[in-house]
This record gives sequence, structure tokens and C-alpha cells, in this order.
Amino acid sequence: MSTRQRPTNCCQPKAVRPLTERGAERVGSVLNALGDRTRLEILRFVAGQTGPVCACDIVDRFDLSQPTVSHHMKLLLQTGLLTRERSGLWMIYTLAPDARERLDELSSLLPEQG
Amino acid sequence: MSTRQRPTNCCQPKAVRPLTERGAERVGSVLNALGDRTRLEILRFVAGQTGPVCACDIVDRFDLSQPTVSHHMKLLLQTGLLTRERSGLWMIYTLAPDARERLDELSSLLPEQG
DNA sequence: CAGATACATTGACAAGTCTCGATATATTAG
DNA sequence: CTAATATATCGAGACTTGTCAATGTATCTG
Repeated sequence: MSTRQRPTNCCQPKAVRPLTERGAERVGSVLNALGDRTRLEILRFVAGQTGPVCACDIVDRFDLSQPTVSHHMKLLLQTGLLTRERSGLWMIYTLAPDARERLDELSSLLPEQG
Repeated sequence: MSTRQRPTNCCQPKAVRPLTERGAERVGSVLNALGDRTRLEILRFVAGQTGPVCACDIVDRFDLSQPTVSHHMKLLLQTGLLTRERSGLWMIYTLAPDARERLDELSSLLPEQG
């Protein structure tokens, strides 16, 4: 038996079900992707357009090398927040249909009660 | 003038107002804090209790050293998602009153239109 | 095919992060 | 004051990440 003291004005803690691996990965990829300021702005840029955007436009808008942009786009793709398709020489990016829902999910990260 | 080509089926991109420094920092601290799986579970643990929790309970619940827990608690405090007060020897943590609102803010990270 | 162009990948480096053991600080009990 | 306990800070090591230059790949044009 433990001899550890506990404060008296502190609730007896109950277990909280951890996120499932799938859920944690799903939500974690979004949090990590958007935790980088550059990627957040890139995603906002794509989301703010009236249509799809090519990678070249992103390289133009952001003060980053082409490989760096390519790197960020790959991560954003992997989160599922963006989709892309090739059009000739260009890669054209579109906000994923469920991207806003994915962000809404973040509101329910905390369990009930409080 | 630039000679760069652009795909024909690609909209003429318009500027998207970047986040303000304050806004980016506010939202970025949450994204970065919860982007770490351990911190996300710690926050969920605190949020799932019926009352405040001492740091010792977190050290007990998670397979981490006391200094590591202390480190994560400091970061969570800095985001404002948690508050703490001393009670004798113990530090007692509570979910910040606006923590759920802070998470709700993440839903509006993307600009309008699409 | 050869050349040009847009994007992806590789390799390297600097900077940051997570973790721990050791130690310091703060508080309480005696 | 001294001892004990809970938490914070320090310092270091392993690992990850953001970035770029160099290079590779895919596609289009002649």
C-alpha cells in the first residue's frame, strides 16, 4: 500500500477513458499539422479561395522555398484536410469536403463533466 | 514581369488575411499543447473529474516522471486551458472556465468561402 | 527524342521538444 | 531549526521538425 498523502480538498480521481488509437491519430494529425504557423496559414489560404489552387501559387504567396512548400503540402494532405489532383504539370489543391467538420471535432476533445 | 505559367483550371488566387499575431499565438498555443498526445490525455483527465486534481494524481496515473509531468503542466497552464492553486504542499489543477470555448475557437480557424 | 517546367525527394543542418536524473524550492510537522 | 514531502528547475541526451540546396521525376511542347 502506498503511503502517499493526498490533499483533502482534492477529489478522488476517477479514470478517464483515453482516446482510441484511431481517434488520437485522427485528431493528433490535425493538431500537429495546424500547430505549425506556416501550415495553418497555407490551409487558410487554400480555404479562402473560390476554387482550387496550384502549388505554384502557394510558393508565390509564401516566403518559402519550393521544397519546403512541397513538404508542408504533403503533411496537410496526410491529415486529409486537403486533397489534390494533377492537372498537366500542376498539382491543384482543394480544401477537403469535410475539412471544417474535422476542425469541429476538436471542440469535443474533452470528456463530459467538469 | 513573371513568365510563370499557371494552370487554366485554377482560380486566380486572392489574398487571405493572415491571422493576427495575437490570434495566431492564442490558437497556436492550444494547437501545440494538445498536439502532444500526453498533454492531450492529461487535459482530458483533468477535464473528466468532478473536481480539481493534484499534480500527484497525474504522476500516479501517467507513466511519466514527476519532472516530466511538471513540464507538461507548465505548458498547459501557459495555454490558459488549466489553472492551478497551491494547497499546502500540493498544486491543485482545475480546467479553466473558458477551456471549452477555447477549443470551440478552433472551429473557426478557416476563413469563410471555399 | 530533347528541352523546359512544375513538383517531389534526398540529404544535411539548426532549432526545438520530450524525457529523465539530479537538485533546488516551498510547505508542513515536530 | 530539522526532517519529510510535493513540486519546480536544471542539464543533458535522444529524437523530431522546419528549412534549404541539390537532384530526381513527371508532364508538356516541339
